[in-house]
Amino acid sequence: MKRPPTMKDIAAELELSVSTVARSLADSPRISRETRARVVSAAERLGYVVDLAARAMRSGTSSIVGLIVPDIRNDFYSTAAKAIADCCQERGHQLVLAVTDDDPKLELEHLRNLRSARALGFIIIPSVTPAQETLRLMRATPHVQFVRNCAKVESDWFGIEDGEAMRLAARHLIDLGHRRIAYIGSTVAISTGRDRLEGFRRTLQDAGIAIDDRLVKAGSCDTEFGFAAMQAILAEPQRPTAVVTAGARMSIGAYDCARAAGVDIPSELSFVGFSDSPTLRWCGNGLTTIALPVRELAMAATDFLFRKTASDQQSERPCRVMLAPGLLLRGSTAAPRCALVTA
Amino acid sequence: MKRPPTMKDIAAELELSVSTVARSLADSPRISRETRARVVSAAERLGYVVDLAARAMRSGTSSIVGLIVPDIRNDFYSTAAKAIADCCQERGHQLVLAVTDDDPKLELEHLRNLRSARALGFIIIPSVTPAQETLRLMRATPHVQFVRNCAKVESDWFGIEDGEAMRLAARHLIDLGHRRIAYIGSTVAISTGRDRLEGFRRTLQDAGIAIDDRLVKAGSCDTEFGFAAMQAILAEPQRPTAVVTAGARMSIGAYDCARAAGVDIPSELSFVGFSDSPTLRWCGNGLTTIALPVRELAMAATDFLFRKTASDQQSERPCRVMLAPGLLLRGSTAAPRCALVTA
DNA sequence: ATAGAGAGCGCAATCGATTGCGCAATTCGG
DNA sequence: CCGAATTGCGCAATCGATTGCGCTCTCTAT
Repeated sequence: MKRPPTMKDIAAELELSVSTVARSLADSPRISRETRARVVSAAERLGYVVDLAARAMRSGTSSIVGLIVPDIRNDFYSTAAKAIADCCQERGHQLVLAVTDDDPKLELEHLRNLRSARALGFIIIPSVTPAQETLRLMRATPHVQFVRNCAKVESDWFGIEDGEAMRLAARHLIDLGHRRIAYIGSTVAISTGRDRLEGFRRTLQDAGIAIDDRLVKAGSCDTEFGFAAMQAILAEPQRPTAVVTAGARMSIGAYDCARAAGVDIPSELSFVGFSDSPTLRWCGNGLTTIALPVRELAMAATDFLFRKTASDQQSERPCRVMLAPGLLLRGSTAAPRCALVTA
Repeated sequence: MKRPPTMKDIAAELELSVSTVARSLADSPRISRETRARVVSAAERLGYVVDLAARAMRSGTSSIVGLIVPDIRNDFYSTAAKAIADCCQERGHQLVLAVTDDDPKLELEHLRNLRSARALGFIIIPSVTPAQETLRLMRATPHVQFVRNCAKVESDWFGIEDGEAMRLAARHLIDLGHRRIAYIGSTVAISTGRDRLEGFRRTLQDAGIAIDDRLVKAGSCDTEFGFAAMQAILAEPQRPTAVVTAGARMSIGAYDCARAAGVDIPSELSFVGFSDSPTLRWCGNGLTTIALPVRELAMAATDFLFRKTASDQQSERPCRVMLAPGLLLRGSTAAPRCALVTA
């Protein structure tokens, strides 16, 4: 409750001016060793800490970094958050967590807040349909787009090779002998949704497999959609022998649905999940899934943001970093019971 | 890059004084409707937002709320974080996320940072062994202890009825006919660890079941410990027929170990997990687990913190809120193969 | 008609850290 | 021994929002 001591208090204690205290603490040259030592020791003794608000006011920008995510309970984002938090901690920045639930209104509000706080910059997983003002605010503040890319703002983007992820999944199933493969992914309104579906399509085409559009479901990226999509797929007269999912939450929903419907995995249906988390290892016989280099990507993005805000020079063209996903082979995929291997 | 407009800019635009602008925006009485309207519209037009740093400086405290957690990837904590973030968003506070990894040094550093930021208050899951200065800083700032309770600081505490959680788990197993029940929990150095073990012990005693101390493992609360503890338990000459776990991470580790060792759950071993997450539903035949009212608890804690910081009156005695856990019955528990039901 | 009430708004100080400028003391070169 | 260079430190302004105080001007009541 009693306010923390300020430089003024230190100055009074040592009968020095505030400027001298400031310069001592800032390790400025024009201060004698002796004075500096006295100041430092007094600061420690009194329990002095800089007032970040005051510093932010002077410098015009705070040391706050924003993280704008749609869902912190998602293992993918919480892993990223951890990595980003680590980076911020190392460099003495505060990490402000903003959860949007993919709601453009909340997203905008959080962006306004960060602007109010004079945030140094932010890392954002853009919502599906950002508001106009959101775009304006993004352009006005240093930031990095994470995973998803909103093309309406030309900015640096750290993502996953989404097409490659789906190629891995589809290729794996094709190699096992599957020919009738369903796809459950997020809306093509998001960059990741587009790229993933594209990767899936191309892989099947390259393998000379026709795509049954009734088995391709792209919608919102939540658990409910995954569940509904799987339900629709299972209701098809001619069921697929395999499913790839292209989103963590919908992957869980789809898996839930299949299990609840009593579908045996993998004998009746091979299932490729998306993103990994510790518990997925023991879903049934283990979930074959796409593993993403989340931590590496998040750290790269954060480092980049710091470097960008540190150098006042505007970067020439937007940076674009894509990391490669991997495929974790576990027990949810197998050869189809009646393999239609024609080759 | 161009600085956001300030009250001064608005004042200049309308040829008013800064004070009038401030009062208009603050909805102060002594301002005519007309002036207020002009100011508000100009503010909107220019895209004005308060400078939180400046406001914090004047008021002596920022609108920042800290959240200090050991692990944001843990579903329990990320669920809490979501609830807390929602509360903060509603009231226009910024949520600063600080992850400690249960490291007292990091914990202290984060606490110092929050002090630097003149945080309004914070919600903390205290680490196992907080540093002396951590305790001092806690006493100096409004805060709420969440789930874990560090008795060295007398403060408000929002927790789970830990003893009751273990009673539910143990009672369930006993009712199924188990008599040889192992326990894997966190160190008794933490309040939760203590209370949980206590609840377990008492329930077995009340049922007249002797406790084999070789089957009681209490250690660090990470996945690795859970794994090791299960390994030790499985190595016992006389294996237990059931295990209860008392911590989310160690629960996963223990489950991993059992599955990896080829133990059939539940026929060879009944397993009660701790804390729930969407994917746990499909671990094997589903994981019977203790479900915690995380969101409710987190919201209650946050609300309380806000009420506390709003009223300048010091609360008389520390508040202590405990919510009751539940038991989610799924497929990982069953009657033991050779039930030694004596009754 | 005029004092008193109140409404509407401006002046200036404040919060704490930072920094350009300037003053004084010391040291150096010649 | 003197001007110049260097070192060590203080003054004062600045960042933007907030607020107590006080100055006008209008309106009302006596």
